Amino acid sequence: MAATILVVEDEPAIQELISYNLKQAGHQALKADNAEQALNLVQSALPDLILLDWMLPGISGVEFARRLRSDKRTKTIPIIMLTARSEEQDKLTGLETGADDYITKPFSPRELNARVKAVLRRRAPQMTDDVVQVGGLKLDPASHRITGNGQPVDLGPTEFRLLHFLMTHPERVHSRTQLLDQVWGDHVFVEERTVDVHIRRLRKALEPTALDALIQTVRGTGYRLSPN
Amino acid sequence: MAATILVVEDEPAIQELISYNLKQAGHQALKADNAEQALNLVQSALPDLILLDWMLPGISGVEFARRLRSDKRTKTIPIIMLTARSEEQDKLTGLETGADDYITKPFSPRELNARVKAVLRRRAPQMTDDVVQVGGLKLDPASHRITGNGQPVDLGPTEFRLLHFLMTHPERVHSRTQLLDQVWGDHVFVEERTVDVHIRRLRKALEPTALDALIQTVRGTGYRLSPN
DNA sequence: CCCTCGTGTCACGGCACTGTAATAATCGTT
DNA sequence: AACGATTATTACAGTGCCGTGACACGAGGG
Repeated sequence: MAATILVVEDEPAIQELISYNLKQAGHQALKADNAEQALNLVQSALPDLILLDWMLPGISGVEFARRLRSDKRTKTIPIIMLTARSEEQDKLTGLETGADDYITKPFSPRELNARVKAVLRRRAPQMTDDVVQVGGLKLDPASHRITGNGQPVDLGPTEFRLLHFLMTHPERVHSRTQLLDQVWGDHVFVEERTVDVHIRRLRKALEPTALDALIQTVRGTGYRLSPN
Repeated sequence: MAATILVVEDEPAIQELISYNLKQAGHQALKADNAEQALNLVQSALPDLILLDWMLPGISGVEFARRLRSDKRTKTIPIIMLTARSEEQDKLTGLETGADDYITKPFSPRELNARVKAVLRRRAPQMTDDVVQVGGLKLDPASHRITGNGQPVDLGPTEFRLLHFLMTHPERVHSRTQLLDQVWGDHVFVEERTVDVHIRRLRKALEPTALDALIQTVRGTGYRLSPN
């Protein structure tokens, strides 16, 4: 868990309710009353997920979602739409604009949490605290522990996040740029070559368990984690 | 267990039944016939949990819940709603106001106790009076006593709560923010680094028993309690 | 009134971590 | 085999995080 979630909702009571529940679930909640305010927030820091009311004063939720989807920087952010029951027929339209899921009001905190978790699991598995296991490697985000073939492995913060991301997206080549975006964050200015160094450090830390072979170099493209 | 529970219910028979059962289960029961009376009680002493009838004369249960949620001092108190079967369709609305759980009348004492226990455990496991034991450490909330490998350990109030929380959530990294929310309360404004100092004091107090090793630092993330 | 205890904040210092550059090694291509 | 391009590896200096001791403040109690 522990994702940053932006709540865009004009009704204060519901907004408060939602952020309260998110906080209880261990997330950090950003709040916005309307689309303009939300856009500003998104400028400065990208949230991991956006809860978006369908009906908003000024720019509507749909329109806001469309804009997010058209901007390269924000197009991959998962969106959950909030809609009133009476607008149920608009569900399809909502999903068409690229929402990942929708919730109809009134909803229970349990449902909210379940859907948030589900979407995060699908779109940003490295944000959840599910235990990940690949090959002989096991990583537990909650306890922040890693074992390779049963032996404990210890990593610095960056290597930890890097490995976590790779393990949640295995069998897939990631360019250095992608890794920088996903592991370092999108507002960071860092040389691409730096990724090499951290890959190196990660491999070195895994050497004692012979699991460094999981991290493969794809020349001209990037890196991949694979049990083969 | 041994929580202080406020029962807000206008029907005397049901109120009596509930408080009797709560007392049987070892809790202390406060009684209120209506929301106004309940608000007064809450002013003087915060209960650990509130059982709230949906239908109340005067201020309704929903409205009362909303007020509790809007006040900083009371927003974290768990609420269980009581509703008649016929009001079942309002469940969602009930949960929307931030209730933690829901019981439909008529209910069995067993169900009541189970839900109360579940909510208390979910919301604040460190609120219960169960003796906690991790590694060679034993903490007894009821007698407010701690022993490390048999030897008594004494702590200040804050260190006690901190240790209690850590022991009830072991094998898990907690950020300074999470610890502040959980141990200090989310209405307090305190520097994050203050957590370090209390961790230090806690470690120092545990040193004589060599159990200070249980409290581990996870650089860049927070602290963890673990028997390893 | 003073003393003690508990608490929160600060400042200093050490050290782990990070990013970069320089150099060595490797790969693919001709 | 040789060359350019790409990646591996190492070293190093700067940075930021954390541990630690000191201190001020306030609440209670003697």
